[in-house]
Amino acid sequence: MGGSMADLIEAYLKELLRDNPHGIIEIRRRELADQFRCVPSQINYVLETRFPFEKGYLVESRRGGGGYIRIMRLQWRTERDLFAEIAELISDAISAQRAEELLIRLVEARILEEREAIMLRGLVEQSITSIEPEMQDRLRATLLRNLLIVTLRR
Amino acid sequence: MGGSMADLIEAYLKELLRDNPHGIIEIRRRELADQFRCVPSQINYVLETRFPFEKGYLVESRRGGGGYIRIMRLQWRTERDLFAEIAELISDAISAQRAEELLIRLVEARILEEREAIMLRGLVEQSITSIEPEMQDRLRATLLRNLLIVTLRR
DNA sequence: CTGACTTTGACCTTTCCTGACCTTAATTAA
DNA sequence: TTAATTAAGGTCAGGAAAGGTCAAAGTCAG
Repeated sequence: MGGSMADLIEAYLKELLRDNPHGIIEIRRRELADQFRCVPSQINYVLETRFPFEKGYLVESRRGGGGYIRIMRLQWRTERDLFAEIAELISDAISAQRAEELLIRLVEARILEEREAIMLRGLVEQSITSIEPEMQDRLRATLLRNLLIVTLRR
Repeated sequence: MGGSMADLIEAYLKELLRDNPHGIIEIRRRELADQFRCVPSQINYVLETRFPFEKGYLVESRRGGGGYIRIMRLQWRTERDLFAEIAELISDAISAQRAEELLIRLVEARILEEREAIMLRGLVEQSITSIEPEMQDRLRATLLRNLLIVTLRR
């Protein structure tokens, strides 16, 4: 928490996020960079290091004229490090059994509805059946992670 | 929505389409261009990027005096049409963009719920990114097909 | 001094906007 | 009835306007 440029930009963006009732903001990379007198790629650095999924944020963007960067704060943070924990549990591969356990936990924690969990399980297992077995755990992890990202968003 | 001119024109046309019970509208290119203070070819750009067949639109036009541009939103008439077209659109490989377009279309056609679409969209947009690039389009096709089968069977 | 974090800049990709030039259809003049 | 004119819309390439990536250089606590 020094006075580094990255810290300043981070603080500024988080203030904007707090001020926005939906926890969603849109910025122009170039503008923000000018505002802080830094190079545009510095903004990317801040986004990567301060607003990653594990910390409860989603970032999407569009290039070209009228481009933008949209930062969303994920809600449902009943547990402070919920997202970090999910990310850690899933990592880059996860067995069917561990995935099942995770889903049960999420339901018990009332983070997922029962039928949402059922749907997620069905989607994931169905999707990976035709994939080579060696790939399945990795694909399951990717699928589950992304499903959870989008499900827990907003 | 960046508020680029293309976005504005797109929104305007889609509103017209929604207001029209048959999902068919006719415009004058020159007129529309004047209305938005842009060059006429900008209209073509919007039509190509926002209303292509893959996204469920048909555009036809006529030159010369009394010329026009007609935009139609396509609808699936039967379930058979739906699955046939899904199968065709997906085939054994599908790009991220095509997949996204298909999902948007399914939502617009009210075949998928918004919540379901969000979940599936998360998959097709992001899940594949950690897989080797050469495999992505094929894997995406497999995934999407299975996901849709599971989801649409209810 | 070293390793982690930060900052910068060169180069890349995507998306958008414009203008010059082309094609087609309807209308009018000969 | 033709031929010329006028009134549409179509194409394409180039430039501009974003944002993305990556690696090298800088900084700083320990």
